[in-house]
Amino acid sequence: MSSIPAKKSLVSPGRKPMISREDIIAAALKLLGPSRSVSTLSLREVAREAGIAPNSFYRHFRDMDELAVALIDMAGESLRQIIGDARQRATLEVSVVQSCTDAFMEQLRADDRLLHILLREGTVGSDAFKRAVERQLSFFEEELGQDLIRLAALKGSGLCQPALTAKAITRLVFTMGATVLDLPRDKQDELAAQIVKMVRMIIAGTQTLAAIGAKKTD
Amino acid sequence: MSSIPAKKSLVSPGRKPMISREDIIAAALKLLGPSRSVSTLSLREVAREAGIAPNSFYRHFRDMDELAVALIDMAGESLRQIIGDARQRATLEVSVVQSCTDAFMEQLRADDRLLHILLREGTVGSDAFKRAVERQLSFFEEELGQDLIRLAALKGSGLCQPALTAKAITRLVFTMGATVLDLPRDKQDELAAQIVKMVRMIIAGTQTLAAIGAKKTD
DNA sequence: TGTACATCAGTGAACGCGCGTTCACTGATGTAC
DNA sequence: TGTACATCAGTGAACGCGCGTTCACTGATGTAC
Repeated sequence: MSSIPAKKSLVSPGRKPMISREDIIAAALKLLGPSRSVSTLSLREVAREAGIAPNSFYRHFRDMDELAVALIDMAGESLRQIIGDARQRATLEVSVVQSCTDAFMEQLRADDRLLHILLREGTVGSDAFKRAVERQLSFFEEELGQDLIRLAALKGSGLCQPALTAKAITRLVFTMGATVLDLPRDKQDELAAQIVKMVRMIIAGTQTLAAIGAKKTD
Repeated sequence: MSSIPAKKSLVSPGRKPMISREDIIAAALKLLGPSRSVSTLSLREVAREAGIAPNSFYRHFRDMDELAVALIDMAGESLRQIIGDARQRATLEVSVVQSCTDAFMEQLRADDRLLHILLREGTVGSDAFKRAVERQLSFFEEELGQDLIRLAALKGSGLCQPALTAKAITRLVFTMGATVLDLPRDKQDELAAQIVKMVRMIIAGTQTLAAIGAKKTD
């Protein structure tokens, strides 16, 4: 788990064994929670949690922004992995969308700290910060768009502007997800159910609009 | 405009004339912008902008949280007013939804600082902070839900779960609106158009699902 | 195998800064007699 | 109308704090000869 090599653990007292970027990232993650967002973390706080002197932080990251972007990228990759797995598990009975939404909700309930980052930090922080979140979100939209196209081809249902539909679904799910985090456990399920319904609504909408569009061009 | 009574302006030098809550709110608004959110403002900063000593702030607000909540409430009321006006202007030709969306977009483009607050601060800040934003959003959902019901009755179109539909539209428009703020002028129109289409998609979806539901209960 | 040396991740101390908050104050305003 | 007094929004100075960042350092590790 820890990346501290055991063979090097004999160091002079008062001196920490070598610490890696990953250890600092782990420390930052430990500090995050429902009431702490990445943008409120201080360098000293993270260093303290990691068990290093504040200035040692600079050996691994230029500044907190760089750490934050690293966290955001990790969070995006992690969630894409999870959603990707869910996509694979989708069958003809269980739609891709349903499967992915379920996976997302499950992760949400698991209180995954990486997920918190993606959900919360989209609108605050430095420009680099916002851009990193936007980038991850656009990856999701891209992949979801492909799913929708495949899905429509498979079912023979229409599809109006897959990219736009994917964007609407992604953004809506992420905002709603963010509000779930603040809710007490017992209300989370309720909101999760709402999110699923909202996604269905959007998909029904894109199909209907596609049908109308097709009729008009007849 | 200013609430400083002119008749009382003769005060001893080095002493500010009486200042009101509104003056402090105005100072806070002045400091906000695309890269400054309410939650990053400091008490001293606001006091400086208002031209008072830091400790004078306490004569008007318990702390920054109280100011923030006041700002959020103002922002919500202001936008509801604007949307309410748009609702009145809606005709049979221009739908309520179109009219309201247009009004929202116009306000967005006008770079209204109160609107910034509502769009940005939903996911960060103290609990009181988040609760205040949630409350304002729920007001919108409520009113929009009523609109949707009236609209459906008027047009005879179906409507599946008006409250849920209103929530989806509100949340989606607000998140998308938040991303608009960071965009350069020339890309804002594009995104604004996307938002309108997304709303149409949701409305089409709720109508379709209502139709399906009605068919099933036949 | 031993020695000299470069590298580099760690260190403690210190810096100046802006912050929220407190204190005892002051003096203009409004009220009671 | 004048005087005494309470009120209260303003004040400057000071506090202790955590912050980001810098500095010159140290000593373990790996490499060259």
